[in-house]
Amino acid sequence: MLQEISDTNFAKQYNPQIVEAKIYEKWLAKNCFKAEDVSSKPPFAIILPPPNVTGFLHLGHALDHTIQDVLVRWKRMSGFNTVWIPGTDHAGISTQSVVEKKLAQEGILRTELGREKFVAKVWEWKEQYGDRIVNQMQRLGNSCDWDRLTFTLDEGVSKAVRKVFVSLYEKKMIYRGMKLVNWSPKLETAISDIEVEYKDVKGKLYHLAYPLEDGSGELIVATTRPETMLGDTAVAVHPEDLRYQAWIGKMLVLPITGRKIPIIADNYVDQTFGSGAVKITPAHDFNDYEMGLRHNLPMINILNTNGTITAGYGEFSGLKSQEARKKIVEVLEASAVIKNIENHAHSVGHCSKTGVIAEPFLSEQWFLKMSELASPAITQVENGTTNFIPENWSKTYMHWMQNIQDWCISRQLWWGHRIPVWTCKDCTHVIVSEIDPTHCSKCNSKNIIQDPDVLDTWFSSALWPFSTLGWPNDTQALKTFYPSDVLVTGHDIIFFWVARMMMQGLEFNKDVPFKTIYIHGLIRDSQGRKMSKSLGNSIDPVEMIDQVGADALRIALMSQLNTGKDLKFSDQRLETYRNFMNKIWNATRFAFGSADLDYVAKIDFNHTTASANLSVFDKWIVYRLGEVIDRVNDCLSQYKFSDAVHELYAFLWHDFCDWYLEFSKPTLYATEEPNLKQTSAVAQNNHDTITQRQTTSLILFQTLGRALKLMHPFIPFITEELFEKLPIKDSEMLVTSTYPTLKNNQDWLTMGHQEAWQEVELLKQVITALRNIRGENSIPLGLEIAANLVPQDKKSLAILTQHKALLIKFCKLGELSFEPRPNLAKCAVTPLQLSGASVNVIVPLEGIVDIDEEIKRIKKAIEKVSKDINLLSNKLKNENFIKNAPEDLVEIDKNLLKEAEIKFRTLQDSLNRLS
RNA sequence: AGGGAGUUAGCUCAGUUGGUAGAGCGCCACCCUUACAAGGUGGAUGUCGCAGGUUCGAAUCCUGUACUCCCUACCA
Repeated sequence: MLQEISDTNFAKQYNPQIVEAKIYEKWLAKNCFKAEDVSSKPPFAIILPPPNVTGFLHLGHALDHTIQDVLVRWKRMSGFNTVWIPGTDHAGISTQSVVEKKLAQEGILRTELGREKFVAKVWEWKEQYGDRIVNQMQRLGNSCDWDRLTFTLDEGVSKAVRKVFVSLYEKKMIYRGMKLVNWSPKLETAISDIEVEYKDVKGKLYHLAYPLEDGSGELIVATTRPETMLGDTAVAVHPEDLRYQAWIGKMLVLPITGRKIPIIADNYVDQTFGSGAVKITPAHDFNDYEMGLRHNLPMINILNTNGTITAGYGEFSGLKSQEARKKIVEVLEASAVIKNIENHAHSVGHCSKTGVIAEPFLSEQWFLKMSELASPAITQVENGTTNFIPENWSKTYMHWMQNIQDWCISRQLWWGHRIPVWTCKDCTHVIVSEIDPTHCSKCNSKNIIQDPDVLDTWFSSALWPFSTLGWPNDTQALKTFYPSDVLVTGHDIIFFWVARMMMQGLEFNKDVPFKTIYIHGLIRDSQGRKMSKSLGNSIDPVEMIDQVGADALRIALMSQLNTGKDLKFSDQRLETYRNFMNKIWNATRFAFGSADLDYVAKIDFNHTTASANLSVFDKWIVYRLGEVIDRVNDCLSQYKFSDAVHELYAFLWHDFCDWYLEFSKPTLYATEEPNLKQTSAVAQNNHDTITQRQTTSLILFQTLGRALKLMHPFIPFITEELFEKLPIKDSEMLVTSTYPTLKNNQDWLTMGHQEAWQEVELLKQVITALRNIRGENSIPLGLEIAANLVPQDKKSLAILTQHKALLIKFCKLGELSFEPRPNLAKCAVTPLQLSGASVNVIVPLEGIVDIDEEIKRIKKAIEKVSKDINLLSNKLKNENFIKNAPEDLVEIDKNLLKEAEIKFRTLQDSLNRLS
């Protein structure tokens, strides 16, 4: 009985909206993502790079998370005790600046609120928005073990942070020092290099004249930041610059301040730039700072923490640097110190959180010595304990590790891990402790105060691979899941995060934190630009999920992911895979509508049908599925995600839907019309028809079930939904069922045969040839044509004869014969050659169509085959080719030539008859 | 400036150890054929950036070169 398929569960179009939420609930309810700390299964662990707790998911996260989820789901189904640990980051500077801005809008200043109240406000903010990003991750389908959700300010993680800090401090690897750092005058904190954004700015180049102390002349220096002259402590020239040989060592008088500064010589100076003399401000420029250290120059800080000029500079004091610049230029112009002003474009670092110009600022900070930590981390990558995929990124990693600088770990923020250092007000004793001290350990005074700074966010991130597993406690989770298997992240944070995790993992757990580092590209827009809020080209993945569903988004992303290169996102691709979801949906819908469900429901998912009862199409699709199972597992184990997607797409759409379902239709529809003429060739009597229908129904669902399993890691929602509906399966839930492999499908796959593949291939080609003749000659589908198929070998004849009814139906034939005909005039001819088999496809055109189109078609075919003949015969004439090429290749080419020549003659004959 | 990567169909990209160039989208034509028009069938499209070299044979290996992009640094 043909089933009614207007069931609302099987709408004509797949609607992810009603499916996805329901399925995710079910996964959670059944604890499908839960990992065991103790298990007999081998472990597989991935730690999620924690996104900003109050942030939004962006498309980059969607890519990053989908890769992890694909791996996790694949491994979970492959029998591993799989854990994917989710977490969120407090994102110190980011979150603090957002909340600060928000409060400012309400007229509340952070500084007025005070530390304690402000931090409380941030916690409120976190409580309000903390769930949002988790919800977004769930919309995407992330199969994380949510019971293990960790926040970087959780008690356990905080304990880990303290322990690490104290330990490194005691090893004298953490020290306090006065250095030049990037500074945000708005946030009044040191910021990391990653938080500095360089932008091209149209500025001016000011040429200033500094007079010599002895009055014998003046030296012109060029600067883009004239206000920094207040802090100049030297002017430098190149030691080999002939113009200035006599000047080196002399003293200049700094205008305005009247301070005396020396002329020094340094190789850093570019003789060709400006006047070849450069003013040196060690406290406000990184190069000048280095030079200052080299020449032992005084470092004069002229800025307050908020970026204004310090006291003692008269009318300039208290001005912001831009205002100070204006004022100083006025003064210098009036006194003719400025000789010239020209336009000058240069790039200027800005604070990425607030947009203000970042100032190099001399301040006292905490630093972590890196060289000792770096060396084992270098070794472990060199010897392959941890390897990068793609391998190339190890170069980037090495380059940074080998040139590593000490890390400024302190931030003048309130939101974050407070530095566990206290100073005794009475005896200046410094206490560094894991637990908050109540009194000075030296003088017992209770008058102790904690360092006001917090740690750089990346400090806690660096501990993530083990702090999430309970370290410093000696937990079972740590034993089972450390080191984790794969770290998945973008190449933009190899330095800031990956390298630091490597170092801390090795330092505190004596083992690498992960065995494989999979680096993916960054997502760009369709024009190749970075996605950013300011460009307005960033895409909210949740918006896309609303439109096309999470599955379509996930598989679209994965289809584009191959080499670790950056990828351009296009919504065309999204549509392609939205359609693909619909195709899968409808293929299943067809199966339900056409197969013998009552029969299928009684049979086992792994039941193997005897070969005699299988149609060649059944054998063929099983054979193809075997190939796909093998390739997809292979692709996944090599992180070739796009290859896996293309393999699955081609199988499901082209093999399964385009051919297998179409081939199966006559059989599946057979009981509906038992007297249908076509079925008589397939089955001799009604009994056989029913048996064949049952068998095909079974293979249909067995194949579909396995295909759903194979696709599940990429498109978890729709596959779970459809799997749930299947009349047969080997597991209640797809997510926790077994991923197909050649091994676990060994018996079932014996139903497939290579010969079946060849047979079906022949039929496909004959059908395609007939369709081509029809199409190219514009023969309408309503017009039945006569076809004469002339096989050149017995095997082909047998195959074609057996499938006569099917060929008639597929190609809308009025008549089909297999005997060669004497009169071939006015016929369309297509000679087919494929591995041993050979068939001439002939369609009489007399009285049906104008033969001009056919002449065109044949000429085109002749042209093509002539090219082949030329190429092959030239190749085979070449003695060196015969001599050097492998024998089998020469043999293949000889056969190809033979076939091409036969083809050519047949086509030429037919052309002669036509014209 | 140093390091890395790319250049293949109109677009986005595949192309494993050298052996007659592939996919998806788009395009053209014809079809509402009882799973799907988010569909079906057929078709067109490439001097593989350029120039050399190695080889019987190069998109693939080597050298040079042009252009693009990314990272780090710098831009007085």
